[in-house]
Amino acid sequence: MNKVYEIYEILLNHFGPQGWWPGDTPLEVMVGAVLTQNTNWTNVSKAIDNLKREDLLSFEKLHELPVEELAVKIKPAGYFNLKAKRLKNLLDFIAREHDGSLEEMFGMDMYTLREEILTVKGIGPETADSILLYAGNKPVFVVDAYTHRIFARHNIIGEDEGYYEIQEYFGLSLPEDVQLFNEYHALIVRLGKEFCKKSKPLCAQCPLGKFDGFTYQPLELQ
DNA sequence: CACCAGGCAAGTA
DNA sequence: TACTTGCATGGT
Repeated sequence: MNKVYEIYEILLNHFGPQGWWPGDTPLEVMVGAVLTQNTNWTNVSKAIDNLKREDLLSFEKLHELPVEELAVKIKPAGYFNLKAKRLKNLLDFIAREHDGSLEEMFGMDMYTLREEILTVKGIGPETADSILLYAGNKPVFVVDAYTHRIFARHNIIGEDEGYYEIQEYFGLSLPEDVQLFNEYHALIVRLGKEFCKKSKPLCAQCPLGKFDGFTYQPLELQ
């Protein structure tokens, strides 16, 4: 009946728990959420290691660090000038509106906080939701490019569905559970990386083949 | 060599 | 409103 939940069970059974989000503190998770925009996690990890090695991964240290110096530290994550500004915008916002306290910030109502975070330049829907879910333990479903691609290819959602439409669909299909949302998004990314790449889908070996026998055909081959 | 990775904002028509 | 482009490193 509920395809969304059935697929979750298949993925969890196939891959096992993914242990997201890698990061020891909410601050580290939040930093990672910005750095991983359009970027492979292995590169983000190098950038975060740089910050850790120099003991810069605290709110005060990061907030005080000039944006030009921050850019140098996060270079391996790519888009480093852009991301340094975005991180700075976010840190300035938290210092200004929440006295530099993530704990205080995450004590807010989830929907109000989401609206606030989205006003920060450089924080879009996916980054905001990743921060809320993985750093703040709030029950928001994170939609990403894989979610869109996988579920559109299985004709569960439309190819032209937007972020909020997809998010609403998942919200209506699943119990509001932080751990479930956490695990499901991580499983979708795992599935996407291994079996549902843009131009190289591996449908024959995909665990969702057991779900509906679906095999994706690129449009030009149909 | 080409292509892509856990996006977003600004510019164009 | 609906595309397109800049941002940039590193893995496959």
